[in-house]
Amino acid sequence: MRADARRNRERVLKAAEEMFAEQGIAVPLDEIARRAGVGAGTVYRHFPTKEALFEAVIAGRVEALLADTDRLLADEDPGTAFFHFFDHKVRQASLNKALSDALEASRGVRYGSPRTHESFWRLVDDLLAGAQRAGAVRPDLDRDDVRALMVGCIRAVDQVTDPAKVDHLIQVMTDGMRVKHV
Amino acid sequence: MRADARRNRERVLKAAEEMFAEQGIAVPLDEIARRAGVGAGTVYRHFPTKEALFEAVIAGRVEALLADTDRLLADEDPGTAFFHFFDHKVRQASLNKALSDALEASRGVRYGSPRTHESFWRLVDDLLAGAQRAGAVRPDLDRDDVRALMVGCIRAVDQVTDPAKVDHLIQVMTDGMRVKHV
DNA sequence: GAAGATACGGAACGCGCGCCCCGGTTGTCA
DNA sequence: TGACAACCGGGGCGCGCGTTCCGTATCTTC
Repeated sequence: MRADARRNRERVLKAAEEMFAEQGIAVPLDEIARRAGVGAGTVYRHFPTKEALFEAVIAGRVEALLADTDRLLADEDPGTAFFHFFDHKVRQASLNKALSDALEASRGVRYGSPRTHESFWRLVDDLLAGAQRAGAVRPDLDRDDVRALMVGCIRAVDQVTDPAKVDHLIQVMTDGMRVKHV
Repeated sequence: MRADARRNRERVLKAAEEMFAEQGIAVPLDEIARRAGVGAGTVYRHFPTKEALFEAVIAGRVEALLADTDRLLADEDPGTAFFHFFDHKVRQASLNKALSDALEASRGVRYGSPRTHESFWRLVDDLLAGAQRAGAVRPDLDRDDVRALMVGCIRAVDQVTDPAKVDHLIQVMTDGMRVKHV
């Protein structure tokens, strides 16, 4: 692979990451190319289709989340770990339209690359099971419920701008997932 | 107004209601025209723009909801009334992509016609205030929070198909809005 | 430093959709 | 029933965007 080709590939990925984050998958490919300082043709030489580029970006972001999370979870009890993860994911997605678009579309389709998809959902399963065993999360929730609630929470948070409101909404939504001590 | 013009106007509205419900605002206008059995020009003679047609449809649906709700609320305590309304609205919107699109976009813009917009949000205010006075809904929620949570709940419900799951998700989300008796 | 392979840019194409226009048709009223 | 106004259909325009193509520039290798 020629040196300039590799350099351009990097530039395209970086520009795509930024623009997808700001505007979601709806951003025109020409703008990504322009931001990267290359022509549209160059983008297509490195990624066969716009969706492939999007998927590559998502895979990178999910890997970053997984790395963060591993670090985050070492020393927390299962309940806190689960809710930290949920909170973290919602905030990440609300700052990054690419991630919310991808998660919303992820019913039935891959979330990033096959590897990140697998890792991500296994992590959700593990966190959920732990939190449920610890009595922190209601036992009648499964992975799909958590996915749906994540999407819902992200979309709710999208509706407000005030950071205090964001905290508040996440609080309300996660409260519904806790077991009730009446 | 000529008789055939009025008839066509009705047909267009009916077709638009059906197609917007099924596919949201994204449905091409030509398809609405085809379903109505008229040409695209005819649609534009009755509604100056696609958005105006959409708004007219939404206004109709919101009026229907308001009528339903008035009947529903006469004999219920304020807490039940609020949660019935929330549940009803979420289910209505999840069956009708037009309504969820409109509600999601309603931050800062009209929800249907000026009149339905006003009536709808006044109803939300009244129900919310009543339920909070009765101690059924946490006092730190306002109209905007409720709007955001409605949108979130609708999007969460969109993610599943099983009706039992739908009930379950609405349950979880509304639980978070109740006051906690610990 | 020349030749060949590789990569580049951006013009061009196809497509879908909102919206406009005009030749023909249909309803209305005397 | 005739004449005029109102209305109709659908072809066409403009635009945005994903994708492709090809003449040109750049890198690599000997």
